[in-house]
Amino acid sequence: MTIKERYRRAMEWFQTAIPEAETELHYKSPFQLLVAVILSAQCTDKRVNMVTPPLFEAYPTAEAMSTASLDDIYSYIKSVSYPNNKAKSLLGAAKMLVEEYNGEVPSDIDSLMRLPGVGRKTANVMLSVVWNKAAMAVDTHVFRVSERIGLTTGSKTPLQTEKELCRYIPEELIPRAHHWLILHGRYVCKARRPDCLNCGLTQVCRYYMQESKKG
DNA sequence: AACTCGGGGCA
DNA sequence: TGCCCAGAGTT
Repeated sequence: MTIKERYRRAMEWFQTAIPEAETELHYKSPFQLLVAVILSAQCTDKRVNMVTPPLFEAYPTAEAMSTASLDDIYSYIKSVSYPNNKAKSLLGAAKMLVEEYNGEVPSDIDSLMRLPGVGRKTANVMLSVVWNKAAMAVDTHVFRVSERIGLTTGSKTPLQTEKELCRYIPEELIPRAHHWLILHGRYVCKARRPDCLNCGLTQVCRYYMQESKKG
């Protein structure tokens, strides 16, 4: 099966199979999404969802957060923060937003990646979710699913995966494909014990083929 | 590009 | 208990 055929089948699935589920789309502002995504790194969504309501009540905007003290921010996110780093990232990002971007979240990748706590993945999430741009944020879900169903072939780094996916997926479908890959990876094509019975892509899936052989 | 970081989830 | 995780930051 050619790579284009694999993509064609995946695209068909993308159109029909978005599951009903909580997504990053449930955010009140770009700033609050940014904070949530920064906190999400190395941490489960559940725990992030525990701390964000009180955090956003205290600091609903970049401006509000930028004037807070490190300790105050830290007190809100203790349970999802490693010693010292995330409160610093949040405060630093809030300050940079206020000082350099008029309190708004910028919409280009270079500006986003200058923010503390924001790497390539987080920056691409913002571009994709907030501005619907043709950005592919490669996290482990996207990486794993793409490898299994053959959209990538042995990509070694997230950046290589990102480039390969963007090469074959039509620009206007990239935000949807991104959304789909993440949800599919989270709820169906899980790292351990994936729900292959609920997946429409078993015909193109290397993982499924392997498991089938095992019996 | 490879390494570090470090609490949580899971076997 | 020990292994792996998921990203950002560092070298």
